[in-house]
Amino acid sequence: MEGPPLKVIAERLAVFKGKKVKSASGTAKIEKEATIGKEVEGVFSRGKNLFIRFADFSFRIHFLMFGSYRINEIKSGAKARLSLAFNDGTLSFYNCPVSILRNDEIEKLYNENIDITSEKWDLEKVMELASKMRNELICDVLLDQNVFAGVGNIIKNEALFLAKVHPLSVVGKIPEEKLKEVALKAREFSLLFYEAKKKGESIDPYLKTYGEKECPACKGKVLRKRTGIRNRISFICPPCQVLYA
DNA sequence: TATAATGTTTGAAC
DNA sequence: AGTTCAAACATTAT
Repeated sequence: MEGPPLKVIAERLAVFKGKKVKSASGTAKIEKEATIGKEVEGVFSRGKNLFIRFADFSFRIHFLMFGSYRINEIKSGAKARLSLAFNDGTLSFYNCPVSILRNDEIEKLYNENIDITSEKWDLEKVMELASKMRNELICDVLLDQNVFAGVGNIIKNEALFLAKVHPLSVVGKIPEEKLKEVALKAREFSLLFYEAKKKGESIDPYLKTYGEKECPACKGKVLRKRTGIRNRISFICPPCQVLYA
């Protein structure tokens, strides 16, 4: 799950703020019991991570590809990784790694300035980090959670298409202004993604290249190819996307 | 029925 | 000893 839809989930789960944990269960091998009797002080996302914050530590939950949650409901045929019971409801998470982190560690590890969904997202900071990765491919840097936190394969592909940059471009060969445009398009599409999900809409109608066979600009055939160190699918329109190599 | 896909972490192998 | 890479995890649509 990419950052924007996760942020929408975090905002929905904020209804649990102020509630005290009555009991905690689940298959995650962590000290769940430490939260019993404690009050949820906040629910928020940073990149692709979801946090349920207590006074001095938080649950960190990552949905990966297939994570899900339920409120006041049990998902049939699945054991919850983490289930929190409150006086007036329950919250359960499935198919997701859950860990516990001290709150000061979270601030150290997950900087809001690079979170593509954050109000505090900072283009200058992102450019500084991205520019350092001169020898890497742009398709890899966009998926690097320490540079573009919350960007996943959908946002990666859409940003590159919107900026007209080929995914196999080498970062150091991309003109600075162009690199900035890639970052800004990733940001722009992420906000669109967020707004769509917030309204309960699918992102599909907004996709220009992800999953498409035909380029909406030149009507040419979109190439589908695994790229980069993570070997993720890239959708490429060679005539429209410039290869800086 | 097999495959692929909105991913990350871990630990074996080199 | 540092780096690389496959495995593990697990759901659902096609």
